[in-house]
Amino acid sequence: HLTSKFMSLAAQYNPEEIEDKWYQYWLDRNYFHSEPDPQKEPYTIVIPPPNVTGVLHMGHMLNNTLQDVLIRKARMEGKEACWVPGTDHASIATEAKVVAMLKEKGINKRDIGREAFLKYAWEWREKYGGIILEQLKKLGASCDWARTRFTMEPHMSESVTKVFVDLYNKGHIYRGYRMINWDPQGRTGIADDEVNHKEVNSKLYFVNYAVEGEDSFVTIATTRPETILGDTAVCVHPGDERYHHLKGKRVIVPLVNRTVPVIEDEYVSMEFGTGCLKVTPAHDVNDYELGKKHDLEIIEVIADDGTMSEAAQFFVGEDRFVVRKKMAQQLEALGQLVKTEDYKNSVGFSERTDAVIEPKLSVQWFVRMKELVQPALAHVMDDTIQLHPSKFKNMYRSWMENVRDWNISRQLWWGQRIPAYYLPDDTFVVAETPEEALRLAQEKSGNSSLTAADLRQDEDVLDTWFSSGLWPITVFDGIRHPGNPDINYYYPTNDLVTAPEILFFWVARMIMYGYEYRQEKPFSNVYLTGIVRDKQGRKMSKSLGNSPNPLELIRKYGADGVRTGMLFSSPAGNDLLFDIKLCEQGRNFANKIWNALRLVKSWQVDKTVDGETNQAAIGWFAARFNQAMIELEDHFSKFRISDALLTVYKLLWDDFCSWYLEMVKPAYGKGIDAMTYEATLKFFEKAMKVLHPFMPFITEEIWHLLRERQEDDCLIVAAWPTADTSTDRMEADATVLSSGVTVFDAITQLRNIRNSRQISQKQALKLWIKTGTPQKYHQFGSIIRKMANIEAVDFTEEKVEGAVSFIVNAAQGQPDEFFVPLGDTIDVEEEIQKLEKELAYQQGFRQSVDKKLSNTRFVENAPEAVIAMERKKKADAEAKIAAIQEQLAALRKK
RNA sequence: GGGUUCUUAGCUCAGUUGGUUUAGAGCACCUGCCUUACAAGCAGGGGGUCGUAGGUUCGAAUCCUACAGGACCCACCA
Repeated sequence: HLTSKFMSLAAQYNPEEIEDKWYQYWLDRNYFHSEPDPQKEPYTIVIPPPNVTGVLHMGHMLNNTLQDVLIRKARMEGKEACWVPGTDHASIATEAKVVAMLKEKGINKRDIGREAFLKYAWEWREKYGGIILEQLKKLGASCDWARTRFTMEPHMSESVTKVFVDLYNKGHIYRGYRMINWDPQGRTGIADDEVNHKEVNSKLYFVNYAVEGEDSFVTIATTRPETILGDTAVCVHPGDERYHHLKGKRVIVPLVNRTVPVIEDEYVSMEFGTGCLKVTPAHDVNDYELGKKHDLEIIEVIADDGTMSEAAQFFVGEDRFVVRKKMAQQLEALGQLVKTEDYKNSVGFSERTDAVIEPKLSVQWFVRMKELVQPALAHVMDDTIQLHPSKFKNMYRSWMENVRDWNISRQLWWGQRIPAYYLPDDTFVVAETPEEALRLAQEKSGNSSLTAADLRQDEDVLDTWFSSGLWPITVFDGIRHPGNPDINYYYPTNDLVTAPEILFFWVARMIMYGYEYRQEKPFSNVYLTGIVRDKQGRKMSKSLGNSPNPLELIRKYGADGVRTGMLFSSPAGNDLLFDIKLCEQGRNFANKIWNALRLVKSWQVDKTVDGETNQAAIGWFAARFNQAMIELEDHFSKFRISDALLTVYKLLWDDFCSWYLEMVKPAYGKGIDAMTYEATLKFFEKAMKVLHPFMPFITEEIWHLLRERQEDDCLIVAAWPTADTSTDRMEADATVLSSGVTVFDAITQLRNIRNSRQISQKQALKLWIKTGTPQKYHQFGSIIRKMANIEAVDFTEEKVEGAVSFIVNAAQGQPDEFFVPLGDTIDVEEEIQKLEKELAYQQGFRQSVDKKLSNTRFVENAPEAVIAMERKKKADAEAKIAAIQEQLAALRKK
């Protein structure tokens, strides 16, 4: 009979075909697409564009679920919701992948040249570049796919070039000779954040340098003897008395026999090594600074590929690490190596090639940041742009206040090529197009016969962040066409969801560009997610193999299950310790709702049934729902998405399923009255609305199963329920809910009596209530009967002898006493023990309140309301104590 | 080394300007249930002296100081 009753709905929810069906339906009906509509308020999110080489990992899952929740809610609120998707060309990451791919084919990047390499790179991008976006669809991401962008598509590149030229013309971009992190294997400069520092076992070499014109030595300590060949000074601390005699003297660099000055600088630590430092300005950041300060000569002894250069004079063309050993041998042979010590130090490695980074002087392009960054600092500090959680404000500020010039050139091929063109005389012009460059070059040189062939474009490409920082503007083509309808309508965007580790690289730069090119913030809120870790707290990584395959998870638990699983425990800024059990919980939740649907759909409306007794339940749930809405909106307004989900979860599971449905559920074989049925459908629909942003698929499915609907009546675009926050409503809700609490407390205690005495669920009990206000049970009496399986509720003015009794907390007035006659089944000793425990608690509580109230300073200083509250607490406790004592006395008589 | 931040139940976290809290939630746990929506379930229950030590206050998880431990950011390690 079950099958007929519960139609064709399976007892267990199966997400697989349902999810694909609805995603396609939404796509077909174009619900994700947005066009500017002046009648509607825009709500915009731009996706943090994943690397074009990327495949979906757990971090993306969390990040994009959050964005989808926000965008779906906005869409239902009637806003013109636009979520712009896309991918980032990610120059160094992609280039590394393509290089690796070619290497497998036995092809070397340098052998085939720039053009051929880029052809491979584009092919690679065509083939794999869309994968990650396809994967997002499985998650339910409601992106406006028609607006999908790629940071290197023509108009985006054009915009980037335009910005470069503009910043250059405004004097914000310059070429500079700077020390950078050089990757000798990839033969490129890399950013500080692409350098991994690792502790390594190395050696500290103590080397004697002869003092010029004297028969004495000074000993220095170094971990890199190969750089001795490039030394141009020796430095001591000005306060170091051991070396005062060296003041103004010169020393002789071993092997090369160059005489170099002894300089003094407080930078040198007297404690380290011998307190005497050799200075190689060309191959160490600090030495370079010293060199600048003391006007030292710079000798580059290590070439781009990590071998010794001509300037080194010795070991030319040999690798720096080979030379390190050979130098030590040579010095030893010369008798200038005093000793070596084992030593641990941290060495920088290239994130991509794992080669040891060589600090190297190089001509690079830089953006002057100090001035550009000012509005970006100010408007985060004054909350024009809010960071969630706000603790990141401090981090942001310290970075922005100490911002250094930004090296934007990379010695790579895959990326936005720098639009600088060199003339034959090595001067250069900066221009948006080669034609413009030629014109400028002719003008500059005064040589009108100059041709395009005479110009040589800069070989370098721009740092990826230079272009991705423009993302919120360029996706709407706001650089080339600053007045176009899209940018005017959608910009500034609303919320940005991203990871804290790119707060500076990306977020700060978007803000900077936003004020520079739109005179306006790029977004109002930045929600910073945490890192997804495994349950032991380890970062998920390929090498550890501790990262689940997201698509596999979706297949197994449903996108809805995985989405909620991820959101259950991930407050903003906190790492998510991912456990598969979270997905199970999400899946179970979906199943719970599914079964609520099966229950409601099984009901038959019977016009002869009177729904009067359900009025209380309906009124109670309506009040409960409204309060949950208020809570929900509060959570959303503060970006507490996990809490928002939990509010909906509890509303549905506890309030709707465990209480409401059980209260109105007709007895087996009975019909339900039309009023209750309709009210229940309405509640269910409303609940599906607030759940939809979190679980889009199952809610849409249920939406269509609850009632017959028009084709365009989809939940994804249904109106978001509003919370009624009027004073009248709040007061009314409070009254309804507090009487509800009383009744639920009574039911729980009755169930407890049953449970603790092993009385079967099926055995109906009798109940007597001693109360001064029996009318308050008129509404809820039948509910108590139903929920606790009570056969009859009667009122009494006297105690009922031989019954188990308990006190029900009264919302107002005296507490009521409930009696359940159980005959022989009462264990008097046990009852006494229970009551004594309760008594002790109440007495302790009263005592703590008493202590406050008898403290004259409390009574004098505390606000009226607080004192009144304490007095009420005391009165309530005393009433309960009295009642318990009476019960105890009665029991002890036995 | 400099800075920021955190430490509340077994786990993950709430706890808004100090006072409706001898502290709440979800999960986990324990007990009993195949009760006619759901065992991916139902009902009930136990569990924390709020990192430690002081201080301010009538009153501290909440404010201050020190200490211990963790996290993150920045810089550096000749």
